[in-house]
Amino acid sequence: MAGSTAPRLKDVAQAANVSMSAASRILRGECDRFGEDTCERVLQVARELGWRRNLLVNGMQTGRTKMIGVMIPPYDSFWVDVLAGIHIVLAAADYLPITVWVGDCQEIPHFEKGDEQGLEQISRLLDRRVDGLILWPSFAVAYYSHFRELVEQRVPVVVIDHEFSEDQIADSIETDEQRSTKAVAEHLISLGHVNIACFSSRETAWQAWAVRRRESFEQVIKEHTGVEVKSWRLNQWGSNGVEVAEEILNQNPRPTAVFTVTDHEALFIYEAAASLGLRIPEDLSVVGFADLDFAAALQPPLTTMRQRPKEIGRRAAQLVLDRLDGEYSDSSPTTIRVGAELIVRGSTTQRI
Amino acid sequence: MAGSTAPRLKDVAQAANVSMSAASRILRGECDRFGEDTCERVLQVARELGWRRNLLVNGMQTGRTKMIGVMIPPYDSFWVDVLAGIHIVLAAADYLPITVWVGDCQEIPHFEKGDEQGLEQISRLLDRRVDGLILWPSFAVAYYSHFRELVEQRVPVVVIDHEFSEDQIADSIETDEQRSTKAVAEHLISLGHVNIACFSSRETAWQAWAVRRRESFEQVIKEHTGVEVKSWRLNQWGSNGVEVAEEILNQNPRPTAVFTVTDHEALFIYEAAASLGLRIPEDLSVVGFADLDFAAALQPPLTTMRQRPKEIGRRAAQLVLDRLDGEYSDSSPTTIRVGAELIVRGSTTQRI
DNA sequence: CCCAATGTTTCAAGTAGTTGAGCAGCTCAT
DNA sequence: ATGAGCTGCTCAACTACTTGAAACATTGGG
Repeated sequence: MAGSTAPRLKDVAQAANVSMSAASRILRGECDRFGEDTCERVLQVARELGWRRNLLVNGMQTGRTKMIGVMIPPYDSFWVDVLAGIHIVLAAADYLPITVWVGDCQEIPHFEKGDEQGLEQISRLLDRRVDGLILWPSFAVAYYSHFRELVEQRVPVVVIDHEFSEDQIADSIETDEQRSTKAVAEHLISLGHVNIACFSSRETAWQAWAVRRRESFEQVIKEHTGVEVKSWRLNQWGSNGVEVAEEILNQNPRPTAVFTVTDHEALFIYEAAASLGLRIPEDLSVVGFADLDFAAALQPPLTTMRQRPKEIGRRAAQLVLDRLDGEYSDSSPTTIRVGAELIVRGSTTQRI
Repeated sequence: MAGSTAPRLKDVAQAANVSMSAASRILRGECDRFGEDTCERVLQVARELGWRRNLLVNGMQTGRTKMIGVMIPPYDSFWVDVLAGIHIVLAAADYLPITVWVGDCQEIPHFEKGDEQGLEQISRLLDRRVDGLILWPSFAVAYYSHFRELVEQRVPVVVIDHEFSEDQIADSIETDEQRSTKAVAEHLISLGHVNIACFSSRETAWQAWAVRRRESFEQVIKEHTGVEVKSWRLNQWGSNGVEVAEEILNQNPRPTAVFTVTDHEALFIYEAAASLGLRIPEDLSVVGFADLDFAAALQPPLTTMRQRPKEIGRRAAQLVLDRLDGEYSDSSPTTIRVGAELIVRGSTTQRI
């Protein structure tokens, strides 16, 4: 038995005493065109030999590999959930997602380390002729020029969290930043806060969502008279979280509420507050964004906007599938905005 | 331009005025067999047309797709790190990992839901002719019988965290449970604890590691006179975490230390302790296992065994690659045991 | 001027399967 | 008797590319 390779259709056909075309047709389900005994025989033999369809060949012939490339690092629970949504929808359609990312996904700066590496990863996907791509902005921006090639070759591309401002050439899906930040702002204002800080992420070119989120928040706040916002952000490498948090909390007068553009930055605020002896929420209200897995377990539990990562993933996958089905193959790129929900927990309270 | 498909080798060959075989050879690097101008011309044309190698065809011809199937859910930071290790090693070897899992990876019972679904996922991988498989026990047990088929077809299989007790037919890689639990036990004993509880996971058929970890811990404790262990475990669905934790803490006499087989169970102990008004570590020492991402952020920070998930992933991937290279193609299956390190944090202290 | 040696390029047969067209052989109505 | 229509099956061309062997062209030596 040693070294036997996978059984081929030829083997099945020979063993069942039919032509390859007959075997092929029967195994693909065209049973009614053949005699009942022939069908039975072929199916039986195929089962015995352990034959299985070869999607490589199918892919070569039809130009459809039933594989979708996904460039998303499982960086935190948000992205893991996005991946879960993608997997569920694609699996149901007999498609296979292939996930790649650059470098070490746990260290943020790494996955922007070199567009070259990212391009290499994309190439590894395209070399295997994936039918479509789902990308996270980190990569999307750098490969903007390559999108044209993909679009021309009718490889659908869906980008998560990064609407192209210029001429949009790929579908995009993102959290509804306007409505979300409005909910955060109104929550804080209703609690009586008038001196609010906004703690943004690094806002690199890859983080268009962070810019949109901060700007949108500032915008909403400015529409309310008597309320002030001041914004901070991480440095380029995201390495000075606690320092920025301490700087925010050392302002005079100290803001009574902080909105952080993700739950990650909220952790820095918690740490800085603890080291400065400030109590949350008595001295300081904190609102995060994302509702990551650790948000509810913090002391106090973090008030945050719950995004819908699984839905984002599901809709991204569905969008790719629809484009492949030619559903609206010629309609121009769309942007889908997914809602979010304010989860009020113990980290926000009335300004005292 | 609309609808143009990916450029084929034929297109390149025609445009460069050479045969397909010439183009093929030049593009695969056999430049020296051809005239310098011809080489230049072919490479130039290929670049202009945007030609890229077609690994589908390569896979068909050589029987090697350079894809490795991975059946691991990104359930928590441990598994995400395992995946990261796998990705890094495989990417470096120009292999592509394809990750699949069953159902909704965030809800534990789900990914044991139906061996049928798991088999379907494996099939989706084998249909695409992956060169090897890396599996997590959850799936491995159910497909034990199918392993033979794979072994016979020389598809290397590496299993993580589940050594087959019977006749071992697949390579296996796991955390060194004996040495790890010994370190935990000695830590607690050195702190003077003599009444220790062990909080295990569900110990279903898929969780051989949990059984080994608990038994190993009990064993080490029993070698010390004057020290007692009693063990608990979650119910079949893992839904009664806090209840079990409260039961443990309501014992009379109450254990002064609890070892939980993963950090997840430690969360239940924290919650139960808070609701019973017990202070950690003054009233109760807690040791977890895994050093998941939230462990250090808990209040107090959790003492835990830091596993080396990235190394586990790396070695699993390397093992598959070595088997494919025929390194020790005929040597019998091995079991690799990876060490772990005790990280002492604030959740353990001297028994008072 | 012819043969050999070398350099450059092509032929053709694979890889594993799919699919439109077509061909036997049979029944049945005309 | 014969053509139509049917069932049951096969032929051959096609997918994109690789590769061992062979062919063509050029140059140098005898």
